[in-house]
Amino acid sequence: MTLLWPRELTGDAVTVAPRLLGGLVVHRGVAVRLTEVEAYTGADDPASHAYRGPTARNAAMFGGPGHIYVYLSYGIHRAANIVTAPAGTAAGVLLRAGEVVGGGETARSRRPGVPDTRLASGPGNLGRVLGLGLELSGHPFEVVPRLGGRLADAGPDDPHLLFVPARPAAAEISRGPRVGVGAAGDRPWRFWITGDPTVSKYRRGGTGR
DNA sequence: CTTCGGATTGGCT
DNA sequence: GCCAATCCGAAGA
Repeated sequence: MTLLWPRELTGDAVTVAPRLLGGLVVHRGVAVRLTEVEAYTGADDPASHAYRGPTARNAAMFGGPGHIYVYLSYGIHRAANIVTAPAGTAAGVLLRAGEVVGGGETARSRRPGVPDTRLASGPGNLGRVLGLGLELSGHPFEVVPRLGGRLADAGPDDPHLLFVPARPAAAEISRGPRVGVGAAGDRPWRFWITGDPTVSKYRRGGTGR
């Protein structure tokens, strides 16, 4: 069963970001429960890839809510956003960290020697564990109410992109400045599950303030 | 065309 | 705390 992209996960990225926490992202045989996310908007956000308008690279950010935007970070890592803005406008939520809750064997094979709590800690690591590729950018998430047997059926090569929404308790959510961004780095648009061991280590950006 | 540096990470001082 | 890895968009000559 597939649902429409939820209304409460559509619109302003700063509002939507904390609501994504606890949700499951599933791809290529691995399921990750989101524990840390970061909001990016468009023309008003100097740190956003969409700041200067649409380009070939960021086109997916303008593709409408429930789509994925994957980009190459530092020439090495693949990082993913969930797009929240209506088609034609840009806003997205960067998936910064999560807990591997399914497909552990596959996840560990993609990051050998890494402790379980660190498997998807950081946007690049999360992308690696899920086996994300740039060709995925612009594709829609399939929303399913429960994971059910979907993961068991899926092998490490299953290209389906699934999202299972959750209902995080507001009391368990912390908020702070974004990680590693220069411009507008002080905007408190990073959200994480308080005390969760899979949350990435904070690093200050270069030219913030 | 050339140069600069980033929504990162892991390793080393 | 510092730095290299490695690609590409943006900006400058």
